Amino acid sequence: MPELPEVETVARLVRPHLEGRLVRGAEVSWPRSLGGTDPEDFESEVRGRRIARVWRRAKYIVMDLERRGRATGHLLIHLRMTGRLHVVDAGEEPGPYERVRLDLEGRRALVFVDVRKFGRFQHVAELETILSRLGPEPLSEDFSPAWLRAALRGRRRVLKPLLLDQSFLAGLGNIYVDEALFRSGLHPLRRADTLRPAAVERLHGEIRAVLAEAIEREGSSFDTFYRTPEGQPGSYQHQFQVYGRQGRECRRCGGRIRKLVVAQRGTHVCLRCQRPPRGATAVV
DNA sequence: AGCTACTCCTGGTAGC
DNA sequence: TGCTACCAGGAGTAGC
Repeated sequence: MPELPEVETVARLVRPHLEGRLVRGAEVSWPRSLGGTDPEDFESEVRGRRIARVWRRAKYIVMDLERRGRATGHLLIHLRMTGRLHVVDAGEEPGPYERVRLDLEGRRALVFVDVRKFGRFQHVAELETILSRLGPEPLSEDFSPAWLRAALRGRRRVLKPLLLDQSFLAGLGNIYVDEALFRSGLHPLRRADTLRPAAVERLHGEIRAVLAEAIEREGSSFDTFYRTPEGQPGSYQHQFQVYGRQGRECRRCGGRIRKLVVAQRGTHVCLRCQRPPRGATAVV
């Protein structure tokens, strides 16, 4: 599912096709994708605007809009489970799952495709309301070992749901949390305030490493959903140590990868490499 | 504070 | 083969 590395890949690949382009109009085939804005209002907010800059914050793709060189709001796109962005020729017929289309100058179009309709393609006047709720970017300097040590101190929460909480740390999802915890040798049910400094250091490093490696491979594509805007799959799924590998051998110790449920999420662990805390149960 | 449950959705698949 | 039931899950929200 699109997490930070996939969203980063999408932003990088659509950027050169979008920055500097004028939006001529919009077609909305699934209004709820707009996140509550009336389609007519949406169109009047984007028509005649230029896409000045395309960037990423957490799992959001942000497009800054301008009119006559002055800032006039933003597109805020969240792919959730199955959202995709494509830049296509204006003449291309909409597929069955197309939800929003922006007509661009130069007979091009930006298309938002989303099978399960969880994604959002919103116009917002102000980014702060939404982005200020997010924790630090894991690949930025704000996310330092010292920050993580302080953030975990006194936290009684269980590690996995804490790392999935976007207001704690922004950008991780189910896959990369499982991978980072495995690489850190930490069980997902460990309580945050039980980690020794060395374990915090390791967790910090592995979160960064797994994200950086996944970006390098243009994200993970293990089903038909996530594709780059060029239609190519990413290749990080081949590097998975635990995610989706239940029943198979741990690449590190040869033990069997188990699947548990933690915080209502499928959770993949090697119980030899990730010692369960006392009282941990729920092995499926 | 921090947990669970529920909601939004639909394609794929397990089970019969 | 053809049907149904269930599963995947990011994030917001409600309720305890």
